[in-house]
Amino acid sequence: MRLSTQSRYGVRAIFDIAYHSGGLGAQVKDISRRQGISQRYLEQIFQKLRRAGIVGSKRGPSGGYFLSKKPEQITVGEVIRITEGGINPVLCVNPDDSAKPCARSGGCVTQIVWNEAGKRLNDYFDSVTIKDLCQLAKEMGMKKDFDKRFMYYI
Amino acid sequence: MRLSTQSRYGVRAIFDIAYHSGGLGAQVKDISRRQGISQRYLEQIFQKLRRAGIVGSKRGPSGGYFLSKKPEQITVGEVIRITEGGINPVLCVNPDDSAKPCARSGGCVTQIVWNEAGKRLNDYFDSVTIKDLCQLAKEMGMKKDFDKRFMYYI
DNA sequence: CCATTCTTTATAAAAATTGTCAAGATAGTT
DNA sequence: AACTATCTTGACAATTTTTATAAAGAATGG
Repeated sequence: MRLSTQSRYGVRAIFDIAYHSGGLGAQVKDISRRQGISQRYLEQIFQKLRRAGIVGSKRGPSGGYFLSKKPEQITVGEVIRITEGGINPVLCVNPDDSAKPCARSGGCVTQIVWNEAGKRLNDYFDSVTIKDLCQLAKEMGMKKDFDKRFMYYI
Repeated sequence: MRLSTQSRYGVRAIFDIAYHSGGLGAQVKDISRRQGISQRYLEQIFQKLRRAGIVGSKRGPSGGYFLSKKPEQITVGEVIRITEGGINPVLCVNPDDSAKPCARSGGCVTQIVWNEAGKRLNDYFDSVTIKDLCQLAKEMGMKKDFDKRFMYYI
């Protein structure tokens, strides 16, 4: 039972924007540096997030990605579903994926268990918002690393 | 977030013995046929289950695998942990796996979320026993397919 | 016009999963 | 003792998924 790297990175990226840039937007370059994630790989993940409408983007100098909703309106579950394509523990319980219907559907007791597990997982992930993560980070004393664009050099 | 095939097959195999053979033991050949799982692959999974002590084995004609505990004493969580090697959603929260320590451990807010999710999943899987599955199967009207060894040919 | 940044698509490397093969050990049967 | 059915073990191969990397393109701001 494992969460994909894209999901973990996706949640961290969204959190990073919310925490370090205060919703103003951040560049892939900086997020990459702060989170230690390959820039190219991060770009792929952001495309998914952008198409899903969870972030917006702006090209050119001083461009970047920004949250299109407030941190308290974005849940961890939402980000995971976008980057991972569902939180179901097994494919046969995913109603969307009719391409691979389980042969023993209807006579499969374990399916009921996987289904319930997926439901519980979804419920939990949906109960955690990005704002919650920011609050946690603050309590842990994580330093905010504001973007250099907002700094004045004396 | 997906459960590995070995875990799913493992749970189904244990359930199969409990349901169809009533704890008397069953052969890989029959379990393979009933569950539609490759015989060779199933053998691999049974080795894990045997080493973990959840099933016993007997070689030779009329040999096979049998549960070494009662169905109500075996939980789905137990089987999954054996076949999957832990239910933690991400590696960095697994205390055993110190080989890949997360660089930002201690300063990682998402880790807290993954940890809690894993805990909840474990709790749920531990709350479901093999006997529960058998009861479910009975309620669903699943036919029992007793081993031919116990049949009389007239 | 130019540098910077996102966009898109293709592709490659790595890892994990899934499955197969084959030789051997053990137990029961004849 | 010979024979057969079954588990045992380790090696290995195929497939899929994950995790990236590369490169050409488009938009933006200065």
